[in-house]
Amino acid sequence: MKKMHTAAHIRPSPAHQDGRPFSQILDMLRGAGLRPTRQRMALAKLLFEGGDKHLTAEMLHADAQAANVRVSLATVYNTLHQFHRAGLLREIVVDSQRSYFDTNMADHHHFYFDQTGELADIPGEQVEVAALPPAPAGMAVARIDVVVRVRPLAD
Amino acid sequence: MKKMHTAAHIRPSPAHQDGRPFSQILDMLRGAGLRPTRQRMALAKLLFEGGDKHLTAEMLHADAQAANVRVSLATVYNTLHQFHRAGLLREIVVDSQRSYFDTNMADHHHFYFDQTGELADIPGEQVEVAALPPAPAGMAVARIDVVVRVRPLAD
DNA sequence: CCATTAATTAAAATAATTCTAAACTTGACA
DNA sequence: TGTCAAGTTTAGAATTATTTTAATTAATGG
Repeated sequence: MKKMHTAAHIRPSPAHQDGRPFSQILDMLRGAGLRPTRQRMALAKLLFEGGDKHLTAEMLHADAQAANVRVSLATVYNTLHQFHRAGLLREIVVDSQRSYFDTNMADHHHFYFDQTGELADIPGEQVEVAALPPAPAGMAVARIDVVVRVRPLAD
Repeated sequence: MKKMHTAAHIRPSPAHQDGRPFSQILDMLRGAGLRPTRQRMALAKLLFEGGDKHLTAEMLHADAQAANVRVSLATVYNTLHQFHRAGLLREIVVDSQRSYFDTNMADHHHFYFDQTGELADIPGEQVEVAALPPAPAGMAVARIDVVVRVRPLAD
């Protein structure tokens, strides 16, 4: 029987970025019960060092190539899903045909720029969803997603 | 005998379903500037006669087959997109990999059942989004989507 | 170091959707 | 009514994002 780790939410903080560059990412992976392999370490660093990001698998793969990290696209997909399951990433659905992963796990919502396909965070406290109906019988609310679709002003 | 309606958003109402079954769908297509072809008429009837529906292209194609309407999947896709562009349908993105079209154009939001992939309407007045931040500079809010993801209660 | 088990990968497979180009309808009008 | 141009439909090929397969490689515990 395999030990099930639940999400530990160890996440690197910018404050330590140059102090011990590896240990935080390492702890994060260990906390999630994932072996700290070369590719997972590298992808985690690309994802979590630096500010919040909204990335697709293809985008992360491109980032990896650009950083001279040789990792297959299949591994990028695997890793994104594992991190998601471990509670380190949130998946955002705004575009059928493309999955975005958000490194910002705080309570927040999104602006979506239809023409460019880009996403921008809206801090949780800037949106208030008042007056929700009760969840259907036997169901629990897992999450509420608010997507504000914007486009350039017509002139 | 010609009925020249100019209103763009003529939609059949259940009250007339058996009275003049064709004329409303016909007016709707004419109003949208689409030729009332056999396949568009049939698909429009499947979509708009009867209550509000949430359908994927595959689902509508299956409905058509079941109703003995011979129409290709490509035409179902074309038609759904044309109806969407004409403002007769709304597209809902809740599942990357699958596009839903909603025949309910009234202001409303959705429950999404993760396990089954089903959608349920939440009437507009039952959700209130208070306190939105201003749209980014040069942008206008096109739409606000609220998706309440629910799953069976854990026990 | 060894064995076990997990992770990585290239390549093939899948699924949803879009494109292509040919064949057909439709609407207008002579 | 017959003709024609423009709009539609379609089968099938192409595309895109993602998943699976099966074989190889790497990590961990002892």
